[in-house]
Amino acid sequence: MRIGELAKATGLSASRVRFYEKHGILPPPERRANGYRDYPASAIAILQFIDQGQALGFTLAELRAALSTGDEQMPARADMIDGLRRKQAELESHIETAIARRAQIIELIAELTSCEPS
Amino acid sequence: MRIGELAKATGLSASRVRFYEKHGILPPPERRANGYRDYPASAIAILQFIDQGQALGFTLAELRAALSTGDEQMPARADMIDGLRRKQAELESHIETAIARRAQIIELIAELTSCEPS
DNA sequence: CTTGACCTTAAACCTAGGTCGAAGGTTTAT
DNA sequence: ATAAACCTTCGACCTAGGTTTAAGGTCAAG
Repeated sequence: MRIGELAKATGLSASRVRFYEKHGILPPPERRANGYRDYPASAIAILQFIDQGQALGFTLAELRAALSTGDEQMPARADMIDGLRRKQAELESHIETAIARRAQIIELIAELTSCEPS
Repeated sequence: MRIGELAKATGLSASRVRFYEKHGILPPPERRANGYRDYPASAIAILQFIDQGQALGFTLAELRAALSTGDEQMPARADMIDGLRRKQAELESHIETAIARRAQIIELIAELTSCEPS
């Protein structure tokens, strides 16, 4: 599978795929005689994992760590669970902060709309 | 008031204050004979407004717009309210997304901790 | 009179997560 | 045979919101 096909299969851009490889997140694939990258089908799953991880708020550094500590193909379970718990805690506080901000904004709107309507 | 005093009074760094001025968010102050910036006391309130705005999730571009449309000193009320409503809507969807992510993470943790505990 | 704390500027650097372009090689279709 | 659509690398660029550094001017105290 060439990089363009992989890109289409995952919905990522080819440059993103190269970027992940350059930064040690996606393992470098075999090369064809002409120098083209030749991906195994499993690359799709890895990229989907990365993309989902990003959507869940993991940084690329975290994803690299998760993917590199795996014995074979899958990231080590214990490390994943640790990472997930940390992320959960982060999200909890993030949500709280956002809710507090919303309350502040609502309050500000109320102040501005109620008093001294010039 | 020199920039260092203003920085101390607001808790911001002097470089941040210069940065805001350079980017058209904080109006440039008078200069003393020696070239030092000389701030009026009102600069404190403006910087606090900016800092709070940042904490509420406004970008500097939004804050610049809000501060520049003001007739005299205070940002125009209508623009502020519009901005606040947009921010509120953004925050609502942001909070929803974060909550959905948390649910996904919790589910993932459950999957990983329950099945095939190698 | 000199030391140290303060101020000035412009430009370079930083993180994160990429995108874009140049310059060139390859493959496929017509 | 030639054009379109791939692929390669490398380095520059982008956003956002700043910090750091270099090179220098100023001010108050001892």
